[in-house]
Amino acid sequence: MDVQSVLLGFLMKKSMTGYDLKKAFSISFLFFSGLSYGSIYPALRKMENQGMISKRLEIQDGAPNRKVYTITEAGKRAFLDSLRSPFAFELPKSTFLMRLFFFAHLPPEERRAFARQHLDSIEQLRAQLESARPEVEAHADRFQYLCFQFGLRFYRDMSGYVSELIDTLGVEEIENGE
Amino acid sequence: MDVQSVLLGFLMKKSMTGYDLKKAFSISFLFFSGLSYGSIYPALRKMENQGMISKRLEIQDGAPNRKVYTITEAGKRAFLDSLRSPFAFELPKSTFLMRLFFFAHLPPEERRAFARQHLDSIEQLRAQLESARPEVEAHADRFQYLCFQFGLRFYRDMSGYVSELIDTLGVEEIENGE
DNA sequence: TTGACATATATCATCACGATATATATCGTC
DNA sequence: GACGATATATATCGTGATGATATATGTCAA
Repeated sequence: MDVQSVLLGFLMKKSMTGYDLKKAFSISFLFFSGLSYGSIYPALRKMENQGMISKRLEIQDGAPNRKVYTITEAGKRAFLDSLRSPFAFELPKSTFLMRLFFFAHLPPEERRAFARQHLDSIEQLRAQLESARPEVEAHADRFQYLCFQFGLRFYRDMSGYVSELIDTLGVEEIENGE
Repeated sequence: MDVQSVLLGFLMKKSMTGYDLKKAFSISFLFFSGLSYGSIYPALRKMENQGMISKRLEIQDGAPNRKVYTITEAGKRAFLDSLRSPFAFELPKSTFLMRLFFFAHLPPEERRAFARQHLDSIEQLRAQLESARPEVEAHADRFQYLCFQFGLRFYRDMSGYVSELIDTLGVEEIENGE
């Protein structure tokens, strides 16, 4: 599932502009990483050249003209193919774990401060995600709702890991008489 | 924590070649995403130009010559700075969730097949990680061991999520009389 | 002896990201 | 009414990560 397939997936439902696609993605995957215009517009141009989508120019008064993209039959086939393409589990990457890996180079109080800061950002994102629940319940199909629940659980568990880490860091300092 | 900082982190412990660094990273972060030569060699060249590391050529008989990199005082300062630099939580990205998001376009049996396949790859990675425990226990400091435990928990929880998803998919099919 | 695997370096095309630029409209507020 | 923030909408640019590939040689087992 690359950028192209995701865009096609949204276009399966309705025709949209690049701007609309960015918004749709941000709302649907607010708990996961975003999609920038630097990826969207080049992908749209490429897919148009490949005949997967067609463009309709909507002249607007005052506001910038809209370029509304519609998925073609070839695009639909490409989307379904990519949805069925062999699936490789992707190893996640975590900047926090990279820092933890080198924690020995930091004094104890800085270690704890970092862990607390990390917990704060997780909790903040979790609250943000939780507050989006009504909108998700209103618009998502049952699989999209499952995605949302995945996200919530992920943040809940991450929060748990880091809380325990903070406890561990505290105990080690007491043991060392700090 | 970008590629440069991670490489500096490993070089804090001992001098190494690009090849050694790739191996060290793969072993330490076997549960998280890798680092390719296409990132390592350009980063080493750049850091050498910036005076963060110094190079020593070791002529070898037969085998390719080794370029052994050693961290400089400037490099140590840069590493500690980056370890303390403001920390932004990075949103993870999951190809599996992207597929799940569009599951409505697939027939039920393909949905289940994908979920099972995903569970298999997670379990496989988990087993692989578990089998590395002795080596980790032998070589890692306590923070690096915490990283390892983070990894194990992550895979354990992921496995739980996907197992439940498979159950959910099964129940829905029974409800629909499939 | 043949093929797989380990050592070791390096580059290349592709492409995602984040920042920035350019315009206009709207909406609240001081 | 002026001002600033936010929304609509397109697009490009530099930086840099990824994965594949190229190039050599040595070793070890089938």
